[in-house]
Amino acid sequence: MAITAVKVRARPTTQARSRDTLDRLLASAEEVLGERGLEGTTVPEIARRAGLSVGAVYRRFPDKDALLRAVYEAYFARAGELNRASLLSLGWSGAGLAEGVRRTVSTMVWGAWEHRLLLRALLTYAYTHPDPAFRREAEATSAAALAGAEPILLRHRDEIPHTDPEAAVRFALFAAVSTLRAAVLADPGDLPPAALDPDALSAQLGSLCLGYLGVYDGQ
Amino acid sequence: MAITAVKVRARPTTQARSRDTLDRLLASAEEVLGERGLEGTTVPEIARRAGLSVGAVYRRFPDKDALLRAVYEAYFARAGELNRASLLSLGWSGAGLAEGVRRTVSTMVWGAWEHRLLLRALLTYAYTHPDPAFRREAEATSAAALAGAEPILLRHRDEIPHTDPEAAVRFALFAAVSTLRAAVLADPGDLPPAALDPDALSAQLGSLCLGYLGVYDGQ
DNA sequence: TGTACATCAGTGAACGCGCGTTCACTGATGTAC
DNA sequence: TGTACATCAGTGAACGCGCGTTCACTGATGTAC
Repeated sequence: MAITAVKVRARPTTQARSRDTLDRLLASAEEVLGERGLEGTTVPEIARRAGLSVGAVYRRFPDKDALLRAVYEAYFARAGELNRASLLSLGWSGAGLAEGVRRTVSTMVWGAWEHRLLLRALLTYAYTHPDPAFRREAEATSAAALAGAEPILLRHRDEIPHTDPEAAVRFALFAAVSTLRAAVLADPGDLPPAALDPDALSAQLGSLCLGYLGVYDGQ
Repeated sequence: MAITAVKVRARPTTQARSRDTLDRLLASAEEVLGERGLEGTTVPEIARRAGLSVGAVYRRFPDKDALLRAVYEAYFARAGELNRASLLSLGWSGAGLAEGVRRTVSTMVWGAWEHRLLLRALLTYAYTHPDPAFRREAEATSAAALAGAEPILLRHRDEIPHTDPEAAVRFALFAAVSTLRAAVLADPGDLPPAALDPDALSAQLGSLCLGYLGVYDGQ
């Protein structure tokens, strides 16, 4: 899962214990990001939680940024895996477009909700990253986590009245993800009630996509 | 416009030239935010562009955060003003729901597009702010910029098949704003083509809202 | 199996950079008589 | 209208804090014969 993504930037491991250390560092960074947000995530704190010294971090990663990238990539790799699994089971059943959309959306929403605070920190990390190349890369990474949905939904292109089903499905998913992200990023103060709990949000996002695709289901 | 919002936190001005200074500081901070993003916005740089020394900034504002808040509030006050003006002109015409939604969305999109980079910096500022109270406040401020739209759209509640028109209009606007924000926050690399230029985006967001509300217009 | 050596893993105090903030000071504006 | 004084506006060098990063070192693991 995360391994390939991490390999790219983390130093190669030769001993078994360094593999442990790497895992502990990633887990610790996730924890800190989720609890203290991006601003509160410092190298000393990550090291402390992993039960390591600061220097050990720099033996595994060239710098703090590389560590956070590894966390980012690992997270979205896992999220993509879950989405794919959920869609696979759907792919072979005889479900129609509406069912497919609702299931896709629901998987996304529940996944996001479960790691709400971590996701929030990762999104702000990507959005505020000084390197535009990484921002684009990060966008691609998170988009890839959803990529599986398009072709599966497009099997039902004949149910989509919209004149350009491919573009329509892409945009519908984009809108759903964007709305979900906004709900994750915002504090719950001023959200519409439908965005406050995952069940309601799933239902509304499902209707949003379907309505846009031209399938109004009178909800 | 900005004046009331700024008064809250900026020191009261007694001389005319300090009023100038205040304006120059706000304008300069906007510029820097738009050009260098949140991370690149430092007090020395803001002062330099305003043709002032660092100390002068601290005569007007208790700290950097207060200055950025003032910029944030001023921006959304202006945006709200524009939206209201655009809707007012609409309010008295005989336009229907579809026209109202499309006009509302289009105003939002064009406003956001014009100040794309500044808006991006302000959103990341709000999202990453350490104080949760301010994050909620900021959300309310930006929501207020749209608040005018709801009652005007609800004049056409009889055209909305959705069972709860109030909630539906709120959620539709939330989804549209969220999608717009995502388009503003992301680098243009991996956006759907419909999110790349304001005209196309307006059209799609209009359809998105209308479809959700139960008015599919076969686009 | 044991020993010697090389390499890897991890420590933690110290460094340095950048940036927000301060403060003693000069100059400008307003006010009272 | 002019003068003396008080307050406000602005300067810019210096400070300090926090955090990312380094580095000389100790200890652990693997390898060759």
